Amino acid sequence: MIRAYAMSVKPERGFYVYRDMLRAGLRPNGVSNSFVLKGFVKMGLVLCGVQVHGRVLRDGFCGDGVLMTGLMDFYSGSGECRDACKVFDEMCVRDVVAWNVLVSCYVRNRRTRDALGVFDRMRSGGSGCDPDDVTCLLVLQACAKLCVLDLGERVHEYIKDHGYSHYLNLNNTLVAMYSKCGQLDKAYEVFKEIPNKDVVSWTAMISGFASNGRGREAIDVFREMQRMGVLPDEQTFTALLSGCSHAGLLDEGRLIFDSMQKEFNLVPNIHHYGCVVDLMGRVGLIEDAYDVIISMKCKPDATIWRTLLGACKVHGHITLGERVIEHLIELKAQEAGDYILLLNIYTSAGNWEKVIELRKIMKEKGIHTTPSASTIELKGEINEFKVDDTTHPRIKEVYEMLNEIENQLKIGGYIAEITSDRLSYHSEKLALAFGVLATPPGTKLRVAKDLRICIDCHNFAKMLSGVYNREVIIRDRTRFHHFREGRCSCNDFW
DNA sequence: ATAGGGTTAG
Repeated sequence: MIRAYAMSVKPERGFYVYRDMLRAGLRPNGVSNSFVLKGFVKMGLVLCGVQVHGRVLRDGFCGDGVLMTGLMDFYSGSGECRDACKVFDEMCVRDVVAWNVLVSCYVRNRRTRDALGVFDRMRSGGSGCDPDDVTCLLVLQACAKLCVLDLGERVHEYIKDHGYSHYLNLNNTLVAMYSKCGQLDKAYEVFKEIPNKDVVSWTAMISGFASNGRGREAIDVFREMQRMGVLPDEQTFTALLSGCSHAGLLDEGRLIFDSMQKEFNLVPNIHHYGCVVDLMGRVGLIEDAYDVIISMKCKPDATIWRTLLGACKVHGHITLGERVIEHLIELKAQEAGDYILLLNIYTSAGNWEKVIELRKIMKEKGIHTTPSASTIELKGEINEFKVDDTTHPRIKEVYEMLNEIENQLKIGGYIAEITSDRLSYHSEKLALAFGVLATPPGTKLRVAKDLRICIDCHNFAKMLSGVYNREVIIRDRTRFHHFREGRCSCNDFW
């Protein structure tokens, strides 16, 4: 009964049955506890889960590994990472599933860096079990998120050595991992060898090309997919449309958006619309993009307005920018970055009165910018830098190197552009300076950043790639930038 | 009875 409710749309009823069971003097066993927990996660009933935890301990089920693992997953799904870890630590016997739930917990709860370590912890013995296919899959997701190619490659080797090579879900994840680490060739190599590619495989590859700015190839893969008779789904179109927008393929994007509705009978969701708005905004069809948002059947969210605001910035469209801010305020979703963007629109238009007025408003509202962070991986070590970082152990050398690089770049014609209301050292500049400092000349630099790269840092990286003859790959929040010989593969800034 | 594939505009 509890099981039936847990799987249904009314999992809380499972709790009532569970409660009645207790009142009737029956002791729930591990199985009923597991099911009732699953229902709580779905409902977000954290306190109910905690009550079950208490009962589990009282009834002496703490030696039940399956139940404790279920409890871990319950805490993990409720966002209580620390409690999940506590249960894990208190377990006397941990099987591979318990370890996997731990990794899954880290990945789901933004502790991706902790997830990376688990693979080696399991392998170094003492854990009592070896990573299995699920461990590999989860760790690969973590590698993809953090752009840690080194470990991703080791997991790939492990997969080959342990006879998992034919697992479709692992291959699909490998394609995504290599794509997200900027290794498109490797991704394609894996993709090519998959015997029975399904919609997920194709979507992973399309997305790989898309996020690396190779929209045409993304479309080619999509055509090939259709020739092979695999039906695309909503996610395929999200990937495809984002590819069109990153590559500025307006006509292609429009055709695809049309065909997904007419040919494939799919209803566009907010992501699809978002890509179309981005695409139109990028090529300067700002008013059209606005009309798209207004005509949407679903309610516009803050992100889609922000996409349009970004386009207003690029094309210096003041009046529409102000209108967009109004929409964001109406949604009570305006953030520091939005005001900065509007500020930049005023600044580049030379509208100083508005600049002063907006600065005043921002001060009154107590708006601060949130610092972002960049990471660079060297020999398996992950080095993290924040804006104006002071915490990295080699920070003094980094600033010295950064100064030297800036002097070198100035000779080459680099002019620092002020993009926010104060001049600061963005985290990606620090990460790049550290990379130049800590690696031999000519080594490729791979940086991951949590926000979007600004035009100044973009210019900086572009120049650096030429002057220092270094290939630079920066993965920002939305896409990849491959810098080589003073150029970038993207057309975000022009 | 417990873990697990691709996507998500700025």
